[in-house]
Amino acid sequence: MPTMADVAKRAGVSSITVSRVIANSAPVSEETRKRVVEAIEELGYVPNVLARSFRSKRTGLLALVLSNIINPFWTTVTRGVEDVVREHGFHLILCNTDEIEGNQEEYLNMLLQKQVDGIILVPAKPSPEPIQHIQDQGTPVVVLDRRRIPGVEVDVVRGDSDGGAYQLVELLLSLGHQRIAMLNGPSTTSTAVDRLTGYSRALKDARIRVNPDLVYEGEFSIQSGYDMAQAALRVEPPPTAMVGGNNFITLGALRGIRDVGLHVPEDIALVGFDGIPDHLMVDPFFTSSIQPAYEMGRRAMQLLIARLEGHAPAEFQEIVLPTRLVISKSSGQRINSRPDGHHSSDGSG
Amino acid sequence: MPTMADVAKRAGVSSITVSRVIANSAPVSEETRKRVVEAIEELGYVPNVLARSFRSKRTGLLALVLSNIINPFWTTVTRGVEDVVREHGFHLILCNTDEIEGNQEEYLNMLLQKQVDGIILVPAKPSPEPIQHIQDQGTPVVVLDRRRIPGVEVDVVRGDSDGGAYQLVELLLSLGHQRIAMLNGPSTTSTAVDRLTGYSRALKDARIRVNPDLVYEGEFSIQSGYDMAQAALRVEPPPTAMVGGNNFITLGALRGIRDVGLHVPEDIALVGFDGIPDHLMVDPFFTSSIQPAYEMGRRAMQLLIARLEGHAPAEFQEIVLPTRLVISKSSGQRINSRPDGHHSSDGSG
DNA sequence: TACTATCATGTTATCGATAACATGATACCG
DNA sequence: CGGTATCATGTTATCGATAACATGATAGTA
Repeated sequence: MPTMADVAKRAGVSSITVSRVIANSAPVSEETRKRVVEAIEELGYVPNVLARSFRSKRTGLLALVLSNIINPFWTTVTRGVEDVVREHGFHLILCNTDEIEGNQEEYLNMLLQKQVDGIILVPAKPSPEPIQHIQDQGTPVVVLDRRRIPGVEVDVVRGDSDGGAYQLVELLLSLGHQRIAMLNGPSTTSTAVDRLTGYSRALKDARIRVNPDLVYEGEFSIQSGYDMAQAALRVEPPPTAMVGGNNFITLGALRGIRDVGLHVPEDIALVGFDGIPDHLMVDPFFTSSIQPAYEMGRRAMQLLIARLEGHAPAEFQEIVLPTRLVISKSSGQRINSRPDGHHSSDGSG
Repeated sequence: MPTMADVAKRAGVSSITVSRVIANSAPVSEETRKRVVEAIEELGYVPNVLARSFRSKRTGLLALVLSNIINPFWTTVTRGVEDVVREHGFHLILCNTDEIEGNQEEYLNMLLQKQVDGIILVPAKPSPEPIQHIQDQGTPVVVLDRRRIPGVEVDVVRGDSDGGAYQLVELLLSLGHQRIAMLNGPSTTSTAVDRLTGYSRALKDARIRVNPDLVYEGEFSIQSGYDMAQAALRVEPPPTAMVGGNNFITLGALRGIRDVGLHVPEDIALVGFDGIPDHLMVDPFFTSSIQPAYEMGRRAMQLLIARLEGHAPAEFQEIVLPTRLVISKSSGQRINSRPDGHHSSDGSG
């Protein structure tokens, strides 16, 4: 394996000149550049990235720390992140925390040790420490899918959970539902908090009191959705509609409902967030508020790279992308609990 | 940031002794070890991984090069890979080639430059060059999901595509189908070749001639599945059943069939490979031959790590994991094209 | 007892690039 | 025309660890 010194000797220049040609880090005369390039090609020289990283303290590695790639929402986000990473010649390290703080900490430590150039973090919990820990090392972070924590200066890219929830509940109200259960994720995630806020706001705007018996807090998992749905059905009188706090909760809720012999949407309406990507569905079924997953991934990574290359705005950004209401079967038709009719909302897709 | 030299000074030993304590690369007395560990903790010393990698030529990075993470089959494989990576304290770099040779080459070059410790490769094409290129650098490779190419010595982990296809066709035959179309992926992938082999073998065993008009070759994509299905339906007389070469082809075929006004399974039976993971499905629908995706990922990464740590068997392995036949709606009931009855196969799940 | 194996530790060189600083030459400017 | 800015290039030190080799001490063995 030839080294830079070999190239330098062959081109009749010093190593640093070769370095400058390769990294384009200082002006080099056209004549010299040509000789160096030739020498590189003749020798088949390949730079030693490790040596370079070691000396320059830049690794060309970026990391995406998220909950679980198995969820197609995150899969799509990942692909968006990856495409931008690639466009800029970086590499991506992928980490699944399963939303467990210990895993997250372990991963972050490993990533910082590896001296990754930047991190996109979907925080497991809303504590400032992990973010500050990263920033203390001088590593740029972008928080994805979670609201900014007060007192933490950081870039954020997220979907409009509040607005999305509002739209979903508004739709259910327009279909005549009044007893609407909320099967939510952990209140330690801002997404769950925002979705509850949107839910409550929509009810209040319709002058309906939020019934605490119909608000559940669980995990963002199929099992949890299943359990919460069945618990909600035991309330007297039971809800006529449910909102799942994410796609897995909604999927679990559907099973929970079916397992007690009820049907969606005939017996109960069910809506949620992010659903299952169209291309994976046999038939469109879920009425959902869809976050632009691919775009979220792209935007987050674009922001991160802009930050670490120094051409991002000085102030930290909070980019909130709108959700898209997609109406399908699971929300069902208008029911008769309210005599006067509203128009049903119009959703694309 | 304290360095090893700082720790050494504080513990009253030499740097190399500190290195030995950390890497456990040579015996150190209990007494010395304790002093070193204390010094490390007092100083909050964190090893510089870049310096270590640079000197030792080991990066702790492994790579997974696959076609497209968006496909839930690959998502699940990835999670299996990732879990093993993590258990061993390595990191994973993820690369999507979209099955384009140029992308693959670009990625492999970057990975080799980065001096990853090992690569799991789902080859875009069955050419020996990329694999040999990797091996020439002394980097271990495991080929995933593709058969070994003659003349290339490499570890392989794959599913039993041939057997899976045989089972699917056998099932269709037992349901009375005789005109069975095969909507396959590119014949440059061994998975497609093996699936065609299994398909042909099952037909031959039933003394049915393979009709070339019913065998299609396309891409492993939804669009391609759509197109092939519609082409197959234009054949006179049309097939009564179709086999999709992978999950995306099958999904596309379903749409292609529906868009000409036909129904699955009433008008035509449809089976395929890998389907959509249960947890993403509203209702079980596809009859599929399911490869153990998570397990394939795990096994491949276990083999890779065993190889690079030197405790893998000397001979290159070819691990072939069985598929699981899952019978659901899309294959339909017995039809009447054959008077004599066989029993329908029994499938789990 | 002499000799080899293993242990515990140290010294020195080195991996291959880039940072920091230096130098001479040319161009620009008031 | 002297002085500063920019260009083009070089010299040297250094990043922080580990490889390679060396050394003395102890233990086991023929």
